[in-house]
Formats: sequence, structure tokens, C-alpha cells
Amino acid sequence: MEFHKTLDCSTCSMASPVFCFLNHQEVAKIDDNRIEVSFNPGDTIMKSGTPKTHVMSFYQGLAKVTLEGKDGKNFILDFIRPQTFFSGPGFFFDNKHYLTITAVEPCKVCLIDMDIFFQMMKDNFEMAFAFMENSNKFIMNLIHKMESLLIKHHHGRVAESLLYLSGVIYQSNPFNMSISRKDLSDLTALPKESVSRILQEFKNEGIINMKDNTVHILKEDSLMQISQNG
Amino acid sequence: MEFHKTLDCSTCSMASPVFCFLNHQEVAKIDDNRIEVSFNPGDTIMKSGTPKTHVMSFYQGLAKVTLEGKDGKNFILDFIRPQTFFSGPGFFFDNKHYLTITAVEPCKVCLIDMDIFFQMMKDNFEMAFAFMENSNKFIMNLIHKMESLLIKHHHGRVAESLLYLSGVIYQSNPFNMSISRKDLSDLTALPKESVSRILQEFKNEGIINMKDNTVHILKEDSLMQISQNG
DNA sequence: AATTTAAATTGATAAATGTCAATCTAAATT
DNA sequence: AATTTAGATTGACATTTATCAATTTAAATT
Repeated sequence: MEFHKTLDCSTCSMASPVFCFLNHQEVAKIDDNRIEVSFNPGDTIMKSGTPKTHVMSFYQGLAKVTLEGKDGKNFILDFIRPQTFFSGPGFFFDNKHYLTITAVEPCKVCLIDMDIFFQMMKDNFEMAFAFMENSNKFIMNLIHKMESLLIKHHHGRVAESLLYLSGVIYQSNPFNMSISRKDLSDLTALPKESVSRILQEFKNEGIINMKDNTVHILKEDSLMQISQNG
Repeated sequence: MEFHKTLDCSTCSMASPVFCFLNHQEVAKIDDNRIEVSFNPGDTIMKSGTPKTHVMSFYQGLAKVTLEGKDGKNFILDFIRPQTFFSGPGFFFDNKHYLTITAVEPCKVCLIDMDIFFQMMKDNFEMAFAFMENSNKFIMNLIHKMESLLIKHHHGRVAESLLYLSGVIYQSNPFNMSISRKDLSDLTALPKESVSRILQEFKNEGIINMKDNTVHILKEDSLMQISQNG
């Protein structure tokens, strides 16, 4: 971890849309009340159950947002890429974390004092509204995720995840999957054995190719169909 | 439906906590820009996909919040009882409904013009914050629901639902279940046949009693244990 | 490079689960 | 009250799915 700052809010191009309605004074105040933190893969960025003191601007790397269930079962609700603003549902409520965020690739974030951010929303309704929009998008993600998990069968879930990883998270087609099979298992809410099997099936059917964590989607149409109907 | 008003905001005791920070002027403004609507069981209060023009204060009856999936599969995310404020995740985003709300028992609601409510949040940050707290509670409900559905087996889900209906929704122990088996099926994300079977099992094991839609929980401890471990 | 550790794959099996069809019950309509 | 309709229950079956154990592969450590 580094405690000196390498960025300047006034020139930062990595800020989330939540911050785009601030005037110079407000930007300066954010700058004075933030800390930059780096995380290595596997590091916990936010831990469910702990007190919530900051909101987060995620500006580098890849992280996973996890719901910790019982018996050590975890569910990945989403992956985070820059630029993302994250406060979490405990904000305004009991100021605790309800989700765990873990670095998958090396990450850099700015942590902004929650009270400062809170006060700023009082004076700047545009930021407050941008914050609310951000919350609502999070809700819609959750709803979509829920729908997928409830409706789709195993093959469909894996197909959807591969398309999501390639299209949204890694944004390339032969993509190097930096997440583990366990992560894929937590993302699809499937036992890791099932994930292995299904990936193997996709490979045998010529839908994808796999080698050394590099996945190549060969028949995107087939995957989309499996994702829809499976 | 009745188009004349029977209530007065300034003396209304059925308002959600979201409205508790308003001054006289603001209360009057809400009063001028709301309509009272009654719904019969089965009526659609809000329909997914339609434009969103109002926020809702739910002050009488029982309704279900449904996520419409593919192939006519529906999932009940929650039931609504007074007093509940509901805006929905489309607010601030594309102003469409993403969830469907349907009356289960006769319902009465106030629909408040969305733009008026929006403007009022600009001037009254306390209401805006109460609104945000409401949103975050909704998120936490969703997360809890998701966890249950992902972790628990069929018996556990039915057990949890019975406890929820008795404890939260109907607030009595021998309770008259105004929701249908199909609703119970949509709530637990289980085929209705499975719901029937499991209820019957619970009955045979002396955990509950059932007659004419009246359900009596006899062994709450057993149900709680099944809900936890099942 | 050798050894150890962890992760991923594969196979076999038992259990859970969804679907179809048929029966039964209750409610609604005439 | 008789008829119709919708909803709920039950049974049987095929399929899906989770779990355990064993093997293989890859990564990390010495």
C-alpha cells in the first residue's frame, strides 16, 4: 500500500459519472478527503460485516463483488471495472458492509470519507441524483442476475457468463481468464465440478476453445442460443 | 376506481417514513399532486415495461411485487403492506417500470406525480436521504432473497416462506392465506406441484395444519430449523 | 530440478428435482 | 341445484443435478 497520492482529482480522467457535477471547490474537497489504496489479487477491499466509513471510486484493475452465504458458500454478484463508484446498500442504513469486494487483478481505488460525501450530497443535488441513478443501476443488475439464476439451467448460466466475460469484462474474444474456476462457480452458483464439465462439453462441441486459461469463443451464436434457451 | 379524495395529507397517518420530513407547504404540494386509487384483487397496480409517471404510497391492502421472467415464469420478490413507499429501480434511469405490482387483497394507494416528487427532493435533502434509505432497504431485501433462493433447498424455502407469511405479512399464527398456491410457487421459485407436496409433508409430520386456506404453524421450531438447514 | 501444494478434471453414484398426466376439490356461472 | 371452469393434489417417471472419491494437471516452494 502507498499512502502518498499519485493522482489529482482536478485532472483525473478515471472518475465515475457520479462526480461529474462537482465545482472546483467541491473537487478540491474530495481531493483533500480521499486516500489512494492499491490491492493485490486476493486482497479484500471491503469486507461484509465491517463498519462502512468510505465510499469508493474504483479506477484500476478487476474486482469481484461477493455475497457471503452460509457454510462458506459465496456468490459473485458482479465484477467491477473502472470507472465504478461503489457505496453499498448499508449506506444511509446502518453503515455496515453487506457485500465483500475482493481484488482479482491488481487494483487501485480512491476511498472517500463517507461523511464528507454525505454532506456534499446535501448541497449538490445533482451529485445526489447521480448517486441515486448509480444505486438504481445496481438494483437492475441484481434483478437481472436473479432472473438468470432462477430461470436458466446450468448450461445456460455458463454460456451467459462466458459471453459476459468476453463482451463486458475482458472486452476481447480470445480472452485470458484471470478469474479461477471457483470464481466461475461462484458467479454461476454452480458446483465447480459442473462448471468444469460444461466447459469441457462446450469445447468438445467446438463452441469454444480453451488452453491455459485462454478462452476463445468460436460459435458465439450457439452460446447465445444456449444462454437464451438453456 | 374513485377519483375524488377521501384523505388529507396533513392528517394522514398512513404515510411512509419517506414523507416525514416535509413542512406544511410541501405536504400541501403533495396533496395537490396526488391521486387516490383503489384496486381489486388481481388488478395490476404497476406493469413492468410501461412508462413510469408516479411514485406510490401504499396505504391499504396487500400486493405482490413480481419480476416477470421468460415463458410466463414470474418471481415474487416481495409482498407489500402499508405503509410502503415504492418508486422502483427505473427512477432516475429510463423512467420505466421494471417490476410488476399486483393487488392480492383490495388495495388503496396514492400516486404522486414523479416530477413533483423529484423537484421536492432537490429542495429537501432529508426527504432525498429518506428516499435513499428506502432504496437501500429494497436492495438488502433483494440480496437476502437471492441468498435464500441460491442456498436453500425446496423444503427450506417453503418453511421460510411460511414463517415470513405468518410473522411479517399476516402477523398472526393461524393465518388465512389470501395468496394462492401459484403465488407461493412464484415466491419460492418452485413448481406448484412441489409446493403442494411439501406442504402436505409438513402437515403429515404435524409441523403445520391446513384447512380451507387457513394455515396453522404448530411446530415453529421445526420450521425454523428446516428453513435454516434445508 | 525435485518436491510439495493447490487447483482442475473426470468418473460413479445417489439424491433431488421438474414434468407430464390424471384425479380430486372448490369455486363460479348458468 | 346442475354444470362448468379453474385450481389444487397426487402419482409416476425421466432427467437433472450435487456430492464423493480418484486422478490428473498446474503452480508454488524448497
